[in-house]
Amino acid sequence: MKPPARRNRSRQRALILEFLRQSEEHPTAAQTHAALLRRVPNLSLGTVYRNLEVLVSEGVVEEVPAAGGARYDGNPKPHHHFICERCGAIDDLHVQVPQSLGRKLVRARGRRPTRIKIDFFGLCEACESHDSPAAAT
Amino acid sequence: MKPPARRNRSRQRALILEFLRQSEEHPTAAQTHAALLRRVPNLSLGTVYRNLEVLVSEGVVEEVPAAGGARYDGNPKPHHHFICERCGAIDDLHVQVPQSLGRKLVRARGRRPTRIKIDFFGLCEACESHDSPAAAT
DNA sequence: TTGCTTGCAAAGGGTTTGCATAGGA
DNA sequence: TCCTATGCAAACCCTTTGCAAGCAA
Repeated sequence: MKPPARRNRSRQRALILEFLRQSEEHPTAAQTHAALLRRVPNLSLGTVYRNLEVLVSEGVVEEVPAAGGARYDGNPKPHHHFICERCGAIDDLHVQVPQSLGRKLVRARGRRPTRIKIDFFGLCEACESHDSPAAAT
Repeated sequence: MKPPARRNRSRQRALILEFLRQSEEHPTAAQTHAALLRRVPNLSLGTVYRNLEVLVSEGVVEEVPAAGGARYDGNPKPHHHFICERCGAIDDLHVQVPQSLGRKLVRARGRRPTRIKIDFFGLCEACESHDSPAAAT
C-alpha cells in the first residue's frame, strides 16, 4: 500500500493553505508567492510549488489547469466554476448537479464517473458592465 | 471593428486541422508536430503553435487546458469530456445538458452563461481493467 | 538525533518570438 | 508584386530539482 507520508508542520505550508482558503480568486503559484512575501520575506517560489503539490495530494487544495498556468483552489467542497471569457476570472458556484447527468453517462458508455465538474462560461459582472458598444476584443 | 485577418491557404495548416479532426486523443502541440513530421519532414514546432493559435481563433479547434500542457480538440460541435483520473486520457461525450442547469445559474447569480462544459472524471476502460487489487497508484 | 523543509539557483519542458526565406493570391 | 506563412533558433515563461543548511518531532 501507500503509507501516508510522514510530515512535519511548517509555517510556510500553513500560510499557503490559509491564503488559498481566504482567497476568492483562485491564485496562481506566483500570486500566492507574491502575496505571502510580505509575511515571509524570503519565501521561495520553489517552496510554494512543493507545498502546493503536498496540499493537492492531501486533497485540501484543488489544482485547476488554466490557460496561462495552473490555478489553485482552497475550497475543499466539490463545486463548479464560472469562468469569464474576457478576463479569465474564476468564480466558485454551488449549483446542484442533477443525478440524471451521471446516470445518462453510465447508460451511454458504461462508464461510472466519480466526480463531475461543470465550467460555465460567460462574462463576469465587471466585464459585462465594461461591455460598451464600441469596445474592442 | 476587427477586419478578419487576410489569410493564405497553407498546406501545414490544412494538415494540422485534418489531423486534429481525425484524431480521437486530443493531442498536444508536440504530438501533432510529431505525427505530421512524417508527411512534412521539416515542419517546425513553431509553425504548429502558430497555426493552432489561428485555428483556435477561427473557432474550428478548441484549446483544452490540461496538466502537462494544452491539448487541442478538432471537434467543432459543443461536447463534454470524460477524463481518466489515472492516465489522463480524454474522451468526447455527447451528453445532453439539462436546460435547468443554466436556468439555475441565472437565478442564483444573475449571470447568463453562454456555454457550459462538463468534465466527468473516472477511470477509462483500459485503466479500469488494469485495476488489479495490488496495483500501486 | 533523524529526516522532513527551506532557500537558492540551476535545469527542464512547454510556448512564443525575431528574422530571413519561401510561397500564395 | 505584396503580404502571409515557414523554418530555425533564441528567448521566455512556468515548474521541477539538487543541494547544503534549518527546523520539527
